[in-house]
Amino acid sequence: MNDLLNIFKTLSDETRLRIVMLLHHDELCVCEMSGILDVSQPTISKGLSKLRDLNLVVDTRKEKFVYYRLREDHVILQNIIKDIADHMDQYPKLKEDVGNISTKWKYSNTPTPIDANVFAE
Amino acid sequence: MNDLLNIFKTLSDETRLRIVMLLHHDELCVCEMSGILDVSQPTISKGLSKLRDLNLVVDTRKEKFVYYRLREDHVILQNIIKDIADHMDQYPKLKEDVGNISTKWKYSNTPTPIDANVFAE
DNA sequence: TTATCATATTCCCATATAGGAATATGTGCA
DNA sequence: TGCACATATTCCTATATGGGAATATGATAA
Repeated sequence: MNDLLNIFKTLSDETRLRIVMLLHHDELCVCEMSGILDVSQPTISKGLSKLRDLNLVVDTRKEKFVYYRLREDHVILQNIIKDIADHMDQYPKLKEDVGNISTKWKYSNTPTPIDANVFAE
Repeated sequence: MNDLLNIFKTLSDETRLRIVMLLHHDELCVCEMSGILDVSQPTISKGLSKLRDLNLVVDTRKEKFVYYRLREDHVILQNIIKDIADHMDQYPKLKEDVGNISTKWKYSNTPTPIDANVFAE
């Protein structure tokens, strides 16, 4: 039952929930997530670290960047994520986050450094 | 997004998760849940109180007993619960809890007081 | 090798929270 | 009215945890 409880505990934190929903749409590196969510790098990194400990994400280094993606072998988590995605209209912030993936970052091939986030206001 | 986070926070506590999974199968009163889960009455009551605050359960008084049941109007919660129920084999404790509903209590019509739980060993 | 950048980690603190023990509230019955 | 029982609440404490600031680690490029 602990894996279940851990999944819920993970998703009960706003930052981690937002990370998970981002990763549901794209493989992303730390600096991208930090920029998209407008959350500090250590906070993102710690969130991912917890997700990794629970085997919910996998990371791959590509050059200077470490890309994270969701593992797809936990049925219940997958279903939960899909449920949320299916009801995204109820969660504007999550929806906006996903929108910001392309708006802010995907026009270029390389991740944009955190402190070059000229879009923040 | 807060309702989502609250749902996950609720389910990340073992006692509350067990309560929710019990209520998925039956309408039950506090003393029954206390006996079935072998968890103290205040702990059950506090768990239910939190569930009520979040509008996840409804209570009805019948004589001396207050019966709780799950509300069925939160789609995502419903789906999550159904997912867990569909994978109950992975969660022996939750399965056992549900089994104990009938084994311990349902042979009689009236709830059995907490301290009359002669089945505990 | 050194500078730079991306990421991870550590330290610290404020805050949240679960549950035990005791007690209060509420209900029905004698 | 008073007792017995079911439930709710309060008080308390131990514990967990999220995030900021600073720093360490690791990789790349010049």
